[in-house]
Amino acid sequence: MDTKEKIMTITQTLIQSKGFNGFSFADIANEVGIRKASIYHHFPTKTALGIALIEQYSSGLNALLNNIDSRSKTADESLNSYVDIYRSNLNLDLMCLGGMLASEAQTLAPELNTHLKQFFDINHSWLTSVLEAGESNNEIKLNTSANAEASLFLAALQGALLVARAYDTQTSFDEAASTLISNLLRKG
Amino acid sequence: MDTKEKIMTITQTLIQSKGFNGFSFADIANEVGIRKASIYHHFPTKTALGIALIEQYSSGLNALLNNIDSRSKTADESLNSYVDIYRSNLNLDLMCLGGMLASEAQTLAPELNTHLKQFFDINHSWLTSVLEAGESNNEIKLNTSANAEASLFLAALQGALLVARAYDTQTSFDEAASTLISNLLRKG
DNA sequence: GTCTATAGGTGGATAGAC
DNA sequence: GTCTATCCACCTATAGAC
Repeated sequence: MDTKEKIMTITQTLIQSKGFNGFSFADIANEVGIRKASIYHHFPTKTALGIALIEQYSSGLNALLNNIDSRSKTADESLNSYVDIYRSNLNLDLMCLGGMLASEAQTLAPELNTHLKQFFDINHSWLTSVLEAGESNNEIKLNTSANAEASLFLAALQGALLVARAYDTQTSFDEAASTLISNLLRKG
Repeated sequence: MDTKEKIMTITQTLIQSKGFNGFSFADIANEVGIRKASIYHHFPTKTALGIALIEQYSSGLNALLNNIDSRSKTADESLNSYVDIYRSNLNLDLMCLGGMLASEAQTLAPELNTHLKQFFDINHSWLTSVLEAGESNNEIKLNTSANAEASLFLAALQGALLVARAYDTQTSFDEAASTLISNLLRKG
């Protein structure tokens, strides 16, 4: 892994744990093992680094979602795999990168917010199509619309990661996630 | 309103819009119309100011919830009134104070986190009892448990405020909130 | 590509006059 | 209770040597 990748990896963890306004280039430098000034060779500003990260994060998400699509046979499987993406953050005591940046949106550069919106659109449109497919199958019962249930699904998981930070346990995340899925699946 | 109250009001808005790490005493001073140093007469540290605010916020929430309890005849009414608390933040482009601080939890003083946990406990236990009462009435259908559905309800609304920051509209919040309630109410 | 050094500004916090 | 003045640590970012 070259220096640029190291900087991105470390910074992503810093943002997901402390927020964009909660870390400095000194933190990155310490963990990468270089000096602050060297970071500017790879990224001209802190904002540019943030943008590179949310772009990479969105690309990674697209890859994960495509993988789920090719692997899963049912909406149940797809939704559970989607929940697992959040759970892998929870296991590392991290927020979603998008969720953390969203909380700080009013302090971020406009260009970062544009990428942030795109990140949430990826999540929302994927969830919508999974829910629509599940409804066609009679696998899923939608009380409102696929769009609205997708908004709930996204909000609930982002919120579950958020609330989990106030507690020591994963209980409330697990409760929220399993109820969320249980409310969608058409019962026997 | 005396100076101390002004400081608290302004600071609460600053935290709910920009986060605890997204504003400084200079911002408070500018908006209150005093000098930075004067703030220290009322609050010894930034952390102490944050603690005073989350305590006041929790007290205010308790008052709101008691009011809902005395006014509402159905779980449907209670849950919609609870959603309205979040919606009044949304209308001002604000996060919940607790939600915003939760996102920054790993950068906050331990004492602040203790109060934060208490804030979420107030929300969760009130929701649990409303859901239990609604289930006894046959007004509500719980797919998992009252505790788990309360975790989902809380996470979903916190997350809906979070995600709303990435968008210009209130659509996704409204969709999430109405689906959340619709999934609980026993149909016809 | 990384370094030292530093600019120029802001952070939270304090001392002491009024 | 508010002020001026200040401390010192830290911030993002730049200049220029190696």
